[in-house]
Amino acid sequence: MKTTNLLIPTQKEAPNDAQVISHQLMIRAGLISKLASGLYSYLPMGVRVLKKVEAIIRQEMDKAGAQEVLMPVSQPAELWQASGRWDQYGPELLRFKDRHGRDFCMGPTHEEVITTLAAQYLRSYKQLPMNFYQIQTKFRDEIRPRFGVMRSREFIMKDSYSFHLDQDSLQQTYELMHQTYCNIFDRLGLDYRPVLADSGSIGGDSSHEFHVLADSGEDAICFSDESDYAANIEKVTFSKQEVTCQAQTTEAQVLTKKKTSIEAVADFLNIDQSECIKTLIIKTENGFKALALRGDHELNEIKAHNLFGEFELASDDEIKSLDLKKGFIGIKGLSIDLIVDYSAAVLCDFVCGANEWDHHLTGANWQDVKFIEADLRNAVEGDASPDGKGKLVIKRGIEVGHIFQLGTKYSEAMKANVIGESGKAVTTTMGCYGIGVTRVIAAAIEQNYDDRGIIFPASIAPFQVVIVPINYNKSTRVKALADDLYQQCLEAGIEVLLDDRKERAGIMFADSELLGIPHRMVLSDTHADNGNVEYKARNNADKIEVRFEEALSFIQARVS
RNA sequence: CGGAGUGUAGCGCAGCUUGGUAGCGUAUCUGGUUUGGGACCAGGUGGUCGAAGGUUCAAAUCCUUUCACUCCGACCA
Repeated sequence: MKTTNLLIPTQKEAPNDAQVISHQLMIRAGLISKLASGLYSYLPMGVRVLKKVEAIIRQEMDKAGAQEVLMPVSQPAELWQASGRWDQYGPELLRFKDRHGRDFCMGPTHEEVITTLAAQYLRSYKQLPMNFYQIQTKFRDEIRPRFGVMRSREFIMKDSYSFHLDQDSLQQTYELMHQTYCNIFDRLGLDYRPVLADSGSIGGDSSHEFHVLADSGEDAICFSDESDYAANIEKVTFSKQEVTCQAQTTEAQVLTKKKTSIEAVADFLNIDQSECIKTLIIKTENGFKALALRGDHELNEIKAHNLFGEFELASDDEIKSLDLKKGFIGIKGLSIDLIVDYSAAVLCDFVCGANEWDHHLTGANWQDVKFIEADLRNAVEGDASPDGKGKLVIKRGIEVGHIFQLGTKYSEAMKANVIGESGKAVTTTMGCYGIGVTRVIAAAIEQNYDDRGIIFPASIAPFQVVIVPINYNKSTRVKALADDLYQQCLEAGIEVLLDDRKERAGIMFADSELLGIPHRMVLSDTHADNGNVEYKARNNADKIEVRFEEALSFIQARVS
């Protein structure tokens, strides 16, 4: 294609609401354009990248025996009511009524629809297993869209759903999808890791996330430094520990005026935060509970949710009503249940609130305190790996893929049964597998850029080669050579962009680099004098002169 | 949802305190000079200053309301 036929609105400056590098570069390179918060249009260059990513996903999914379908974006409420998610889902689910007043929603995912299809058409166990996928726009009304297409409200996702007669069959497909995802992310040229994950609101048992490693990632992932253990921080579990210390000091109440945070108390008493115990009060369906954690640890809300069901932190008024003093809540003399994190339960001679205004206890110990132990906290760097090998290292990741074993949650709700070998109806067992297509693009850019712009992995670049002729509109010789090379590339099936604009060299160079096209051929009168063309790779500063006659084969060798 | 901030030309911003007919850079258009790393000169196009209401002889500027966008937070008791 020729540049003058394309809309490539490159910009020198990024809009100042673009925080992360991928967002800035996608705007500056003219890949996307913002319509409203969390809604983006894909411009021609962006669409080319999108299509590349989709093509790789399609090829690998097809290879794995999955079949492509396409389901509606808008879905009737009845389906969601049947699965129970109409009420379960919060405001993230965009709901609306049609002209007859019937309830609909914009699909944030398609379990209900695909399971309805399965219920309609899957009759016999002989048809199983089957794996359906689609590449489709999803809508999630995010609390806070940000980072461009990384967390947008409308986005494109490849989602697939498999149906099985039994768990063994599901396990096989799950493993096949795991491998397929690795193949896809390998081909996309990304540095990624599969990690153990929580299955979240979709429900189900076994689950892995695929994370692209990047400092701007929104998730924390934990790795063992000695084994191949890898898990989302939410999913790292700890077990009960042995008490190894002995109480040595005597308990004392000290004045800690206005020191209401762990940090302030630790500073004030000149001790480490890990020597403190903090007490949180939560409100559950079964009343208020007190949770005790080590000062330097954080509550893991998913673990708490699993233990207590729906809960929220108690409000100031609720704390007051329990006769507790916010900022000075301790573990002694509580009138409500106390649940203590495993790692807090093994502390000796610690500091905690005194349950009196402006006072904390020092040298406190657990004797005489009634409590239950549980795993309540998030992992921190340096924790022992749960598999017993090595210590945990924490890195940031962008979640680009997620695979789940759903079990029968949806197939039961939507009555997706088949007749089994015995002639009786069997509820199918399901798996589900997603890839954030648009997020993959942002993640790829987060991992591949320099101060001049994007450095696209070859597999997803909008073009493989850009031809930059200098003085295309003045030098008939340069024009003839450029057109010739362009034709040769086209005939050879190479995706080539000819920059035929009447621009100065600097602008064309800058734009081609901003766009991240992997290979560049420069044609100029000076090179033509020697019968040469200049080649430069986007990811390498060296320029190479190539004989014009050999230019095509030179490029072919590099793009293949 | 809570807190903070910002809305002025496609993009980046100034002007607002102290009201007086709207500006800079960049982009864009025309002409010319340039031509291997975002050129230079000259001329031009483009904004109901987010919206509504109010105060005033006069509002981008002051007041009220509202909308949008962005950031931080929504475990540290």
